[in-house]
Amino acid sequence: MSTEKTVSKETLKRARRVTAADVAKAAGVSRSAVSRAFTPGAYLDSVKRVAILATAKRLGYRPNALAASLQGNRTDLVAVIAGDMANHYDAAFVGALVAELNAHQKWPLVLSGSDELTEQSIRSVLRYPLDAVIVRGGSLPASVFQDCARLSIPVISSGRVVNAPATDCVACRNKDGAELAVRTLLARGRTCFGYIGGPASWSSETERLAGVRHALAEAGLELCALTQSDYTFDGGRAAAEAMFATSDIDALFCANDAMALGALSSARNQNRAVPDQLSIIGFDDIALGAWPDFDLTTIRNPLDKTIAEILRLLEARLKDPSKDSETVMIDPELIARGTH
Amino acid sequence: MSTEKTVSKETLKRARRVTAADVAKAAGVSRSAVSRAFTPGAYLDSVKRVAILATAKRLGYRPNALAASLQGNRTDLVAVIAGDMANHYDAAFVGALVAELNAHQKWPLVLSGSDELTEQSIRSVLRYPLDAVIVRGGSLPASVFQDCARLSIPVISSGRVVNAPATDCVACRNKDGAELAVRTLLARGRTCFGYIGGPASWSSETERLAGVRHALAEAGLELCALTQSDYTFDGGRAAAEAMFATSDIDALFCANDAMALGALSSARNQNRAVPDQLSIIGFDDIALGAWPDFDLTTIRNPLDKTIAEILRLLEARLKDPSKDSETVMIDPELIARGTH
DNA sequence: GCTCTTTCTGCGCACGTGTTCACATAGCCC
DNA sequence: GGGCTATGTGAACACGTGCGCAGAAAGAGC
Repeated sequence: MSTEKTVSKETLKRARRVTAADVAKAAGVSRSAVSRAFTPGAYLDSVKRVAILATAKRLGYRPNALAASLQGNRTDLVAVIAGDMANHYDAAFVGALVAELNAHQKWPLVLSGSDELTEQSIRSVLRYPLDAVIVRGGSLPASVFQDCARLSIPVISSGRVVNAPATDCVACRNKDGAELAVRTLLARGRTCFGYIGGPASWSSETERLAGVRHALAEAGLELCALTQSDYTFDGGRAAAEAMFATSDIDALFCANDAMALGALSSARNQNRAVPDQLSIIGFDDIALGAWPDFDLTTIRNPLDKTIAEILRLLEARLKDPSKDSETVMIDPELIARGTH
Repeated sequence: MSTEKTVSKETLKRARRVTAADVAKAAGVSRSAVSRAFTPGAYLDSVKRVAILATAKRLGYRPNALAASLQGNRTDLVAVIAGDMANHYDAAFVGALVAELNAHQKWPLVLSGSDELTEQSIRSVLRYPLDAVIVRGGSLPASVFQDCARLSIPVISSGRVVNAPATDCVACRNKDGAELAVRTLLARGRTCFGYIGGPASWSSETERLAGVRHALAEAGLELCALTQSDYTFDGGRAAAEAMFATSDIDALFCANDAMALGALSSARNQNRAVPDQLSIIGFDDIALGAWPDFDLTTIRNPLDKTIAEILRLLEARLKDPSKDSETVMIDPELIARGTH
């Protein structure tokens, strides 16, 4: 009984890693010397250092980053709470962010999946001593931010402004972007506006809708049609189809590109001429929209700038963990193509 | 009194994590008791356990997973070497894999970026005691697999069969898939075949090309046109354009969907009727291909099955680290839509 | 010769955790 | 009461690393 228990436990354990002590024994030096060999600038006879490094290479030794971090060093681990990776913009965002973090020698622990699952995952991942947590949009419960604060793990929120200690934010001026889209359509002479939004729980959604309403009100107009969908191509297509059936809009603004492409698909399917009869503008500027088959006019949510700011904020926060929280707003831009 | 002073000094100097010792002091118990409170099944007075857990929650304590792993426990960290996340299939793959790993309480350290950068990143990440490394396609140097073996970190290779110790593989029968595509087109009565492949360094590429050649040879045919491109929409579009200019093909097979969609775009642009005049078949089955605007016939590279196998292999390997290497081949399927 | 600086080296601590070990307390049966 | 089991408890250790400390060796200047 007890032997069985021991055996199963042993197989559960990892195979043992080569340690500095192993290298020291093999090279006939002290363990300290091995440690020094891997520490630039440490006092160590150059001949000895070369010999130790050679032995280390032969044995396949690498300093255990986790053990090193125990002493208070950085772990260089960063949790990335991804949004919905099925969404093209979020996928591109995470891909670019991961590449950029790698370039900065930071290692992203990526979390994805359904909302409840992700929240549970976050709790688990917080057991690791992370250098920071980067959150992408979404609607995370405030308790998560509290937990991070209590563990003194800095948070960088992207796509949503959060007021919490040691929490920096990068967000797009969603209201401005929506107004830009509406004004572009107004200048085109459009008068009957439709809007397909996303889930109302997202803060970006309320901002974009507010921008739409504000710009229209300035022109003495109101929305002709309003639907709430799910940020997907299919959702946008279905929403547009329903909208076309009930109201005769000549301008359609969608809260993201995927829905705009769905709407464009629906319009073509119903032989509504775009842009002659109907203008469509999306939001985000995903790569797909630039394909000649779509040539979608859109409001760019600048991905590169956002990620550059995230990394700047990350470096600044790591340099001075007690610095004041900072919020950076990113200006959207009109990308004029063929659908408006 | 003096302890308070020390604590505040330390928090000023560096944000320190709450430890089990802190909780023990606050709850008036030994550190061992705190540890036991978080260990299911350990002998501990139930009243005491509740009190300790309450104190822990109040202080925001979580056991440090890294310190725990130092004793030989699993880290639950898994490196994921992503391919090119700009590629829709790879992006979907990584997204689904991450979600599935999360559901299994494994935390993926994702690496992405250019090949050289990624290789350098791998070396850095190997300093962490990983439970496993999952590699997605690509052409990684053999030395990386050696390094993993020497660190006794199991490897799971997806999209490419690698012969190395403690390395399991999941791969698509690329040759079968290509033959399936060609035979489908032959059955359609096509005779002049074009093929747009990917980078020749990828093993999947040589397999797919071999399948194309083999199926054509069986029918007494040879390729009419052959180009090598870069797996992107733009690359496929340009390659198709050049191909259309030089040869009069009536069937086009592309090594992935993105290039097939580019080719479809080019065909439409040149008023080549698809599928009446020209058949196009892609490979992968990305979500995009199912959009009614494309309705692309393709060879599915089953993503769900592949990921399910990866997780099965991962669990099996962790259960028995010394088990024999295993290679699982996945059968591709024809997804017949409107372009063939 | 002596002192001072520079370079080099090994010992030992600290990091935060899970677990073992020895010991203590209580409850029970003869 | 004596012997036993079941349960509860704190001290001590091991994990692998970086670094501080003290001491040794080697020059350099007088």
